[in-house]
Amino acid sequence: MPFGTRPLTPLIHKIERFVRLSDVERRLLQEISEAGRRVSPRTALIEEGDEPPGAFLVLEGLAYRYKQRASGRRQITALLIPGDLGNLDAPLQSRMDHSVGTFSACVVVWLTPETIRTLQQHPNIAHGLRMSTLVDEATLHEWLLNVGSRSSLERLAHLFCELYLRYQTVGWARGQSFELLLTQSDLADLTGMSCVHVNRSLKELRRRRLIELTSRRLRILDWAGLKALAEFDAHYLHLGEDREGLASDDLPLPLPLHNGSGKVDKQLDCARGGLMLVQVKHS
Amino acid sequence: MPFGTRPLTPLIHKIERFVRLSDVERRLLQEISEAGRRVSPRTALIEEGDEPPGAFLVLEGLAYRYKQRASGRRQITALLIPGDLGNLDAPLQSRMDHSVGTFSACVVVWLTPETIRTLQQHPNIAHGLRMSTLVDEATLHEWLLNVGSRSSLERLAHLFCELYLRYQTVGWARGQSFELLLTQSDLADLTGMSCVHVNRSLKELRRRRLIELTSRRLRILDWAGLKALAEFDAHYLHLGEDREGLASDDLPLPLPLHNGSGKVDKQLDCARGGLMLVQVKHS
DNA sequence: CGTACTATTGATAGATATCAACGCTGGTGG
DNA sequence: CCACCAGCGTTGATATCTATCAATAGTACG
Repeated sequence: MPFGTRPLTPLIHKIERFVRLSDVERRLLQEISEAGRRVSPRTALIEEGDEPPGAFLVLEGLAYRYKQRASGRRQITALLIPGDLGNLDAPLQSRMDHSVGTFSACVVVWLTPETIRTLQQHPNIAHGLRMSTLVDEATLHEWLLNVGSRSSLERLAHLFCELYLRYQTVGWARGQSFELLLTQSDLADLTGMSCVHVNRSLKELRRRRLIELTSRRLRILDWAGLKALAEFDAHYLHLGEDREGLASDDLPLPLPLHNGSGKVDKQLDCARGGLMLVQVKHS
Repeated sequence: MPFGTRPLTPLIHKIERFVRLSDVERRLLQEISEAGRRVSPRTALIEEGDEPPGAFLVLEGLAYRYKQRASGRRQITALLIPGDLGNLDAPLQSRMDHSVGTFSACVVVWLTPETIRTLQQHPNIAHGLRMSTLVDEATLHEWLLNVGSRSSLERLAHLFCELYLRYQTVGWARGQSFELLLTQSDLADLTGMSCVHVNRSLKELRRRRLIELTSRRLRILDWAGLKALAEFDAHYLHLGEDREGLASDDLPLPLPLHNGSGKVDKQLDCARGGLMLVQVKHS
């Protein structure tokens, strides 16, 4: 496939947050990630009511799950960043009860039921996938809390905290910033507010010097402040034991992934310095 | 255990919505349901941060999952009615990221990891449990949509539609009504509104002759109207093929559960006829 | 018969949506 | 290459919704 010197698939990074993989398993995941297909931005991948076309894996870009109301108003129920999976239990369902679409250009792998079965036969992968599902569910709980009980400012702050950490984990953060592939209208559909109000809330977040947001790049100016405003507790993301030790109000620095070797891998420099991912060796 | 002539455990009813169980499997589930323990109303079952004490099954009463904020404000993220399970993947998690408590007096069974493993070894049960998890997740999506994008009136209407159908499915509805074991303040925490506003919204629902709510009993006066107001589509509850055929704006009648024998069981008459369930203790 | 929780109501303040207008930008076709 | 167009961001004015505060009445229960 056409993506130059191939970076380690984000799926491996993700799963190795939870479990140690064997070489065979790692190779399997890597192979699966070869079949990525480009998808245009703002495209529907799956529509509500469809028969589930199988599971999928996002390798690049930003996708999302959403539900649409008769009025046209939509609620976004999940953001899918590189390494995230969708519809793992597609074979169990006869109809999709929500839609999936892309925000940006994406690279997506479709997984057949057989592929999924194969994956499930590897105990560590199976375990990792279940953990990943758990995190998705925990995130849903957190979002419900967010939308149901936080003010508009808090909601945005919380979303940004979550997104920043998630991007950082897969190496798509650059220093204290990341590319926000969402319009204000998208943010509105994520947080259950109107887009005019999103605009004003962003203005307020900027005024308080918590964030900077210009030309699609969100820079976190005051991590402690943003976190405090959002009452953000990263535990639900299960970012790994390493990370737990972080003092709760420091700006989180990219930390070694759990690669078992004890040495910091290149991933880090990448997240910190802004270089692209390079193949990383685990032993 | 102390519950007289024993009705079929709601878990069997629930799982047989999805799959046909063998006699052995049915007996296993029935046995598991013998170990019910009474829990007082308004009691914490599990607190956020705890080590997960294993999975549990609600046999009677109403329990709920929730998250609490520093301010004391809480968001309820799920309601657990008879037949509902919680924490099936407890063994995978080291800390609870939310709390669980009871609204009413409940009868709850705690399931050890070994019990869960045993259950998983029966293919139909395993399948049924996965389906049940899927429904829980779909419900979470629906709630996020509810809280994020519906008006206060619509939110309550939607909640009532869901609850009514769920209660009906497990035989706890009585004609067009069911016992609402929630205070207005609980409803507020469910829907993300203030309790004063819940009060006023209920008033409005009554004024429109959609519902009647007196002394804990919620009667649906105009199912079609309530459903329309809430844009309620029951599909996400996966109530079973039988039910799908229902004309979408009729008042749903209790239908035979798929128990394989072809004959309607007692549980049903109960729901249909308006007699109260026998040997049930409320406090 | 208190006591505590729950439900109800009114008055008010605050938050957020809606409507409308305008400038900017990037892309597209002539 | 330029003119145009569509989508996005921004702002102001206004209406609506919802929370908050406070007081009262009803209800359950010991």
